[in-house]
Amino acid sequence: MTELQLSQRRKQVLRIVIQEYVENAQPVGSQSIAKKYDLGVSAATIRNDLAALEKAGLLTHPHTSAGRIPTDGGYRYFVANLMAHTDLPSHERHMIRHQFHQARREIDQWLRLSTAVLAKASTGAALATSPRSISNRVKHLELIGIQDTVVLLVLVLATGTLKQQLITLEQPIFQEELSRASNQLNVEIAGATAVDLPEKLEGFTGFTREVGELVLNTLLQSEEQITDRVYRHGLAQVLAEPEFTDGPQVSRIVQVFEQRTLLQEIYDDVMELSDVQVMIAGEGRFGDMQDISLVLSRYGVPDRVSGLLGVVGPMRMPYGRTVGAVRYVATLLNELMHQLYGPSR
Amino acid sequence: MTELQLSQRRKQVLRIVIQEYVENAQPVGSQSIAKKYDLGVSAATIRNDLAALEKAGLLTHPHTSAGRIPTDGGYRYFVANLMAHTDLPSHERHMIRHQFHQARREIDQWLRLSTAVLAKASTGAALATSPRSISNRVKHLELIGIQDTVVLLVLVLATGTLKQQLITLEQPIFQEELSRASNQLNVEIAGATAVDLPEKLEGFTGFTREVGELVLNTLLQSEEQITDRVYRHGLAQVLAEPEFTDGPQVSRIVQVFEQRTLLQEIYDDVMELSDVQVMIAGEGRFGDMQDISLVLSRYGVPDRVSGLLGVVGPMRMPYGRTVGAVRYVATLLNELMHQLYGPSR
DNA sequence: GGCTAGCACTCACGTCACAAGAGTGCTAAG
DNA sequence: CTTAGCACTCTTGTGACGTGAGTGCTAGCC
Repeated sequence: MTELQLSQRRKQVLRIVIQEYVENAQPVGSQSIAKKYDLGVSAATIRNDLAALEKAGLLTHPHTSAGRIPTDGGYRYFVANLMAHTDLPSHERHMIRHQFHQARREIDQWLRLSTAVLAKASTGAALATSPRSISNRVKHLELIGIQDTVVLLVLVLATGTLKQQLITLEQPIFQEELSRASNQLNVEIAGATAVDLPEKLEGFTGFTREVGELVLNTLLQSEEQITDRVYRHGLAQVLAEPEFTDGPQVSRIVQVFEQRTLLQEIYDDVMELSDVQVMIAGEGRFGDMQDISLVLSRYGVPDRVSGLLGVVGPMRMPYGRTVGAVRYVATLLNELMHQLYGPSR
Repeated sequence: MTELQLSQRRKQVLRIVIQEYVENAQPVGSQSIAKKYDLGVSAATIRNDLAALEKAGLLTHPHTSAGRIPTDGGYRYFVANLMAHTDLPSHERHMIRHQFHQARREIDQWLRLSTAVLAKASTGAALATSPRSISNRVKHLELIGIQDTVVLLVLVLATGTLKQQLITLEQPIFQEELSRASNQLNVEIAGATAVDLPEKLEGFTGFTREVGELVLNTLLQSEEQITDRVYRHGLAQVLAEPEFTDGPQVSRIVQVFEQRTLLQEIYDDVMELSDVQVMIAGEGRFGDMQDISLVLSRYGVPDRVSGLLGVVGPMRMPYGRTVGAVRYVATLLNELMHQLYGPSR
């Protein structure tokens, strides 16, 4: 982004326009600014400022005789240069923290709670992905007969994640044989990563070998997929916003909210940066995200597990507050998961 | 429902009105019926029939000079007495079956696929709950140290479901001790239900006892909750229907779709009946479901596991087709789960 | 150069009247 | 019971019109 030089007052005017528009969803004109805020200048001056800001690409007006509304660029400038770094008020923080400490100690619970909290604290819809492990290790495996020819493979990874997989056999296998196979494998492959595993499997044949291959596949898969689960909360709330009254807009945001593929694409972007990231109208790189903004953050333990957490809402969004909320919840999750997974190796 | 006596032609007229309205979402008048369908009578006669059907509470018109549209009652009468029992066309059935056999043999996959298939085959949004076990038995448990003071309890139930639970300790416990505890417990509690378990635990003390209690809790919980997971698919599609252009309507259906509590409430109703159940505008018993219909079915293995599967959409819905689709997918799931869990005991 | 006042101009929005069209309800006759 | 005819109702679309908010521009002031 080209660094624009704006006079102090013009920045102030931009800030006011965004603030008012975010609040009221109505174009804001020079007179109402002059009346409500005492800038020490008249409406005509503000009119000039508005025109200048429009020329700079930060504002538009929907038609000649309407007030100004921010453009994508306007919001971006605001987020980058003008936004007050608002943390959530302390009583809200306490309440949220309390809720987390009350929940059962399970990642599933935490993420569900995270989306609920985020949706409540923002005006958007919250989403979170279950954490994905980075170069995961096998901790333990178990083979359990379910039916004569059906075996359940349970895989515990070093991060505490469970993976399950059903195996159907041609012929029945007794539990003793299953136990033997799993014991053999456990001795050999404990602590193995997807890289180590193939050579460790070389000694095995038959059923035991097959199971080993399955373990490998599962391991590889768990590193490829961003996640096997996406948590969502608060779509109804965001659909109540005035920008989502017409059809196309609704289907746009629902698609952004529902589609896994988009998250998959965005994932790498967000992972690179440590702080909360604001993505306004797709930043030109992602599909059809007119008038939709995302506020996203990574969470997890560096080098071990990480997931995605954030809010999707209209471009007209209280960015300060939303960023604060996402940041706080991400920090909390980091703490909790740190306790669980310990320091990064 | 009071069994109405309608002449053959009037039934025919009702059928036509519903069919046309479902297709075009537009009130249908006497003339268009007379022109398009050769009933052997004139528009005036049909007009009389329409008036009679309206008097019977099966039709209304939005204003004096508009055509007729079905009422809740009209749809109910249609579903109960007039609807052709349409199975899905065989090529669709084959395609769906194929997809299922291609998927990995995992309940999670199946349910995900089920909602995708259902959403595609209907005009609504599909949802499914993960199956809930009925009087479940413990098959196996495993204790795995994650951190010094963090232990993961993995519980395998007789139905093949996995449950996990993190345990935080005051003091570190070594893996050997964990193994000892889990071995002891495994010997004692294998095959136990929530009813048997308490007395079997009496001999234990300390950490082992604690773990046993946790197992009991988990078991109880898995029978109370309808499910720990709800699968959803196709909201965007149903929101594109013309009835969901205004705000309140949208928020209504999104709420029905998103809220777990509603499913919880409906669950018992659906469980009682074996066939697909159609619930039109909440049937007066459920909250704010104006203009929304549900087509639901139970799936699972009798006396062992069962879950809920179905479609939520506008009241103006092709019931024949939707019922066929839900029924077929439920049947498929039944088959698959039967293979997995075997015959009911 | 920056600020202000004044003024003409533009354009969405609400209202009203009006015509067209679809569909009904009723009556009287077959 | 069915049909034809006809008056009536009510939505929908269109164009005219006034209103008001807000702009853009120009000329003057500090």
